[in-house]
Amino acid sequence: MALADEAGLDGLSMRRLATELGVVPMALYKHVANKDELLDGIIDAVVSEIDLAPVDGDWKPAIRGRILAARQTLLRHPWAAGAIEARRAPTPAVLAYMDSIIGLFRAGGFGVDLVHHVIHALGSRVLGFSQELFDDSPTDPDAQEKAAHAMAGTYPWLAEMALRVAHDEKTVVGSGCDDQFEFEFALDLLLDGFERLRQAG
Amino acid sequence: MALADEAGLDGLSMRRLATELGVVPMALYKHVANKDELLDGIIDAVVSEIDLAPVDGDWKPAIRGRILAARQTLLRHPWAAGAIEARRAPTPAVLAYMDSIIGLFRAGGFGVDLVHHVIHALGSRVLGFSQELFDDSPTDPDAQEKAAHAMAGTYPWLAEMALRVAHDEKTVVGSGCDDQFEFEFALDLLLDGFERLRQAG
DNA sequence: CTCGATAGGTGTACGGCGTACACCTCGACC
DNA sequence: GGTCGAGGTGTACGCCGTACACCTATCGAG
Repeated sequence: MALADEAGLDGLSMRRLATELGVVPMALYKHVANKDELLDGIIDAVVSEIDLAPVDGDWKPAIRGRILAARQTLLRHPWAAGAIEARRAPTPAVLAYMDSIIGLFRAGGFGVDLVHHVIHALGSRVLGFSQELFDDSPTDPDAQEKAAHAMAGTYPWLAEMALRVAHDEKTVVGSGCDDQFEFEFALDLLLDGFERLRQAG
Repeated sequence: MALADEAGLDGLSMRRLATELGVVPMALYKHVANKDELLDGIIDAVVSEIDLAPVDGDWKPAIRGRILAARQTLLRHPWAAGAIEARRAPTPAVLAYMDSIIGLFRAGGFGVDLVHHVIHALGSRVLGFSQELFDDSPTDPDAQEKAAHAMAGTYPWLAEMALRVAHDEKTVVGSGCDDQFEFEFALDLLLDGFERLRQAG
């Protein structure tokens, strides 16, 4: 039912999805009340793919692993992050996922209040995506370098950073603006902070 | 020009904005190429409101202050955060803001690479909004408590947390799910982490 | 074997959107 | 006075989500 999402990316829908299924648009409404419900459905389908198998051991690697697993799942469906952001009410699968994360924190000795703040601090990162302000799209480093030089006058610091990134990408592959690295960097920074708060009580 | 945004919230646009201005829709296209450009315009107008006056002293309070100032500005225009999220290319005012933040970090003794990672770690928080997964809309605590009890079976940990929040809201006002508190909590956690990394070199 | 209910597909239509294209109006300037 | 360009107008196209009425195939009860 909600598995035909892979073929068509989001942004195109309902009528489009209908023809994709060789059916008239209105036929879809025999299965879902409206488009939002359909989106909820496919979001749930994706989120349910995340492995929630119980783990034991330290809370930190457990949570780190689960969040990175969520990230892997969401990266397989690039449209999913955007779709989840847009929703205002969480779907059951998302609730189940959140519950499992909270459970891991609680089992790790975190108090209820601390978990609450910690979840807020993670924000959407808990689901494995971090909502970059602008996508550092994979343009070639040379073009990036040109652009950086161009804005060196107006935005000196930004240009300095952009130049460094472009340079890194040219010399050693993957050391530049590696989304996965940045994600883990931020995640570990937060987890370490949480650990200190936990110890402080 | 781009100041008529206050009256009409986003989600309603172009034709709607045109009638709001007592003009035919197509007239707008004499001033902007398309809707995206118009959105860029009003985003820039809002972001430009953020105070970028130079500050001196420690990097941490300086950056903290600037980010919280950005938050205040964006909170005045609730639609702005969503609009910025949706954009993929940064507008000039956003670039200028980012440049100022990066400048503060650099002046505070952060290396180029570290600043790069740190900016990623802040993500959209650098602009003062944190993209909650679902909006804990201001429903009254009693209803929230009922809902929490209802899902205690399916999502025990989530329910536990929800109950605590509902309880806090009933006893001491504002101590429950205070967005501003949560934002500063996460921000300080990150800033403290940055400080440790800076000292470690 | 008929009959009625029901699940699911169909066709038409409405109101809204962004915007391409051709046209008109009016003031400024030579 | 004639030209020109900035800015407003009107019509039209193709998209979207979906309300409503209709049709058809299936299946269990009588």
